[in-house]
Amino acid sequence: MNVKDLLPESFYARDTAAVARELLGKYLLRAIGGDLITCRIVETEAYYGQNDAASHASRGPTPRSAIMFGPPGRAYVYFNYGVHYLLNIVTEPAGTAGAVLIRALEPVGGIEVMRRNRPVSELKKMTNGPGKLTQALKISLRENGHAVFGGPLAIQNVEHDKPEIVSARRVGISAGKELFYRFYIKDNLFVSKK
DNA sequence: GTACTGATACTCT
DNA sequence: GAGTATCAGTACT
Repeated sequence: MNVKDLLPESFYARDTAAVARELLGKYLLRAIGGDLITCRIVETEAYYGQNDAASHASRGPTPRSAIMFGPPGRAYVYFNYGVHYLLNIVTEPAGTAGAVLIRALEPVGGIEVMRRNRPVSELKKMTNGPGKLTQALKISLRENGHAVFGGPLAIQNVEHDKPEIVSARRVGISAGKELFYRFYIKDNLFVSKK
């Protein structure tokens, strides 16, 4: 992809919750064939390693979670509930586990392309959930391990966008519920859950 | 509008 | 063999 202002690898090599928070308002870019989809990131969750019971990395590296211990700025995609793919971005320096789950997006460009991938009655339902957005952006296991600073899946810096951020408990987990590791943009229509 | 349920296959124990 | 970082559909209020 030939786009300026992509966030560099060093952006992701930091504390996971800080990255999760700062990704809000940034643009997720997705190239499919000749088409480009642009979406604003409006909801994220932070997952750490050893001290985070809800994280796939909490019990050390496994074949699935090993990528969370690797270099930052990589996509970590996995299949969940036998039905959905979920998209994460690996954080922290190589050797330390961490990832940010992308939970919801606000469609900005390429909306007709998304409609082809995921026909919905209302635009609001297009990308307001982690399983929904991977369907709309055609993200699957093929994207697992891809860097997000120069491929067909990338994240663009947006300097002027400083949204008001709300933190909340994470969704859909059984352990680590007490931690406020979910972040979303206040009053945004596309956030999956208030 | 909210509440409940089934689908479905992969990962780790 | 159990559990799962979800969603869509149905049945209600």
